[in-house]
Amino acid sequence: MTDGEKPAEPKGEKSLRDEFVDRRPTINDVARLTGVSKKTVSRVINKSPAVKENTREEILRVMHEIGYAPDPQARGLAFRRSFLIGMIYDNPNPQYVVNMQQGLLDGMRGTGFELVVHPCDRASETFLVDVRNFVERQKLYGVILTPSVSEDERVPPILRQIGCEFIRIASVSLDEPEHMIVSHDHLGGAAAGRHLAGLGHTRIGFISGRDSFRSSHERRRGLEEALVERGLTLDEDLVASGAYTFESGFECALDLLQRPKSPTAIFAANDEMAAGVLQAARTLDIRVPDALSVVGYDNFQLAERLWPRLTTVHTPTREIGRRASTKLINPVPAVEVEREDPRALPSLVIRDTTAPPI
Amino acid sequence: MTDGEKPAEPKGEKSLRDEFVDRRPTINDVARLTGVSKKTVSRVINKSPAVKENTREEILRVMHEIGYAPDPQARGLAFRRSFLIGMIYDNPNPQYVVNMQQGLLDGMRGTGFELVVHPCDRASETFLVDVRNFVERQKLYGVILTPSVSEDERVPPILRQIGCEFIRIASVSLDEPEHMIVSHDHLGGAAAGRHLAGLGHTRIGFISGRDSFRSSHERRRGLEEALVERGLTLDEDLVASGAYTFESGFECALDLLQRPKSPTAIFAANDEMAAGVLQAARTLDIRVPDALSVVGYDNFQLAERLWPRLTTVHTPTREIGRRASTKLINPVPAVEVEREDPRALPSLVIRDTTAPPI
DNA sequence: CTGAAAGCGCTTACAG
DNA sequence: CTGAAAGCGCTTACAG
Repeated sequence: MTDGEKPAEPKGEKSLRDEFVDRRPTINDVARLTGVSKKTVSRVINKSPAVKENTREEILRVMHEIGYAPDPQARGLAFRRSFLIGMIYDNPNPQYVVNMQQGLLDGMRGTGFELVVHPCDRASETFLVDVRNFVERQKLYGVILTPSVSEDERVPPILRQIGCEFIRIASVSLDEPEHMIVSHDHLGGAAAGRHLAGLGHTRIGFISGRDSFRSSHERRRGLEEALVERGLTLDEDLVASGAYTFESGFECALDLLQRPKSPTAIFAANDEMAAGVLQAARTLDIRVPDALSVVGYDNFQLAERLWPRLTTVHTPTREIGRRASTKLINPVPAVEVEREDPRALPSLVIRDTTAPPI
Repeated sequence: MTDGEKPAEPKGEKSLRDEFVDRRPTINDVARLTGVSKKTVSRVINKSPAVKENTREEILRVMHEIGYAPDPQARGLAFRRSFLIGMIYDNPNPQYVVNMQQGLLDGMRGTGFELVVHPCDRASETFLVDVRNFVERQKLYGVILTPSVSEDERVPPILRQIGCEFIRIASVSLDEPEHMIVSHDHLGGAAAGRHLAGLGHTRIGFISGRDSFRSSHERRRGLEEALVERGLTLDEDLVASGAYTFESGFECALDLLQRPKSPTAIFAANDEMAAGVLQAARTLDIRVPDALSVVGYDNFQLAERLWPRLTTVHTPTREIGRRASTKLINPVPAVEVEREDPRALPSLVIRDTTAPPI
């Protein structure tokens, strides 16, 4: 079982691979072929330092040669924990979901973990039972929660009780840092506000998302901060309650634009609603951006498909996802302070729906 | 262990549940509490008919009472096959991906299977190895392939060799019926063609998707069939090669609309490209639908957000997904002929981008 | 119709 | 630094 064997028994190596054409090699095969116990092979798999360097190398060589990969199912059974990561979500926007999935997968690539998707409905009576069953039955290694389920305070206690790792993605911190990835939406709201105020707008309208969504509050908070910087305040008469949908954006804009003192600019709390604002403006024959400036939030593909192309706030959803799964798999020691990387922060993208007021 | 026990030992039942607060019940618990061997419990789990009705009922009662659910991991290890279904895809459209996932999950609800998502890149050198490793390592129960990976003839032989079930979703049949869900895109293309020809258009342009996508060919084929019905033919001078992207739709339309004999209507092979056509028309100051009719394909949300709202062909992606996972889990006996349900067929949705030619 | 034994491919104490 | 035994929670032959 030394290096000398390679040139000595070329035929032996051939048949070695042949043995595994219709059967995958197991830990026992590796142990047998390398002359150690399976426990030692297990140590190598689990990167235990308590293995002599020579032995480890030889074992790795054999593993590579016969194309061995440990069976996640068997490992999971013994570990009492699978190598599956669940994404639990209720965000209805397809672009958000897909970007987030891609990001989570980015952070999981090469780790041996797989992503199991699990949409849910917070309003359902069986919601909590469903989540619990999902996590418990699959013995999930961990779970990623995205807005707005991530904001539901009933879920974390259950996960803690079951002993399931979790990361909550939200616009603002809601939990201990080791359980959070924060998107800082108020910064995006402030960027939108500064842009509009900077163009000279003073009557700036706001269309919110549903009240139960933290992101909507954060985006509004940012807007208000920016206005205050300019000595302005958000006029309650220029605020409308939307629901993050295209239709609600349309209705709210129709409403706002027909009020006695209508806004010269509207900040819609997401792109879907901003698209509705554009439709409403057309319906009322109000030209954008000449007579009305519009800013959205998300910077999904839709923003570039609209006409005029939408000025909006970019959220690095995929990057946030990547961080979330990375953090779930490799918990950051509490000592290490996470620095805010600008790549994970929202940023304004100026296109064609904003201009100075007439 | 009869019905009499319930009122007789309420305390016994209480402590029974208490036993499983920090530990999930296993097959052994069910066997012990019900006084049979675990093999018999296993028979009930696997719906074997060889269990006396009384015994089965009693076992089911106990299972329900203590909240027993078999461990998919342990079951998978013994079965040499997991309860995971993989979705392998490379369609870049988020809406398609999400709708398909929802459909697949619809068909899996209540079955105990979970969905593992696996985007891929057919152009990658390691593509086939990646797919094989994914399926083999996770011992996937089965795999769903969506366009355009579903059209790759290198994949099915690998899956067959590994012994992994699979369903290919495509616009046209490419395999034995038990492995296919067909979306019949030529029917959608024909509907688009009939609509435009019916409005009186004779110079109808077509923007294709990438040549390697079957759906683009099928949609074109349908268009041509419809034109022939009206005694028309598709003029090669009015055809442009797109790539299913917004940008390619824009470029192709710019090209087509500036040719000497430009079309009065354009059928773009998907909504993304149709959105590009609308932008191009605006750029050239061509009014839609007055001077140019436009039809897309997909009926994704985008179609309603555009202005004018896009006439397009609806594809029941979610329904197709539901059928695919249902078929994967419950293979249809070869004898049963599948009838084409209209709910799974494409259908025209007329909105505001089509009108008679001037 | 039912069960005792062995096994799926790993890991966890426990030794040495 | 290394290993023999027992176990994770199920199922598959094989009996009866």
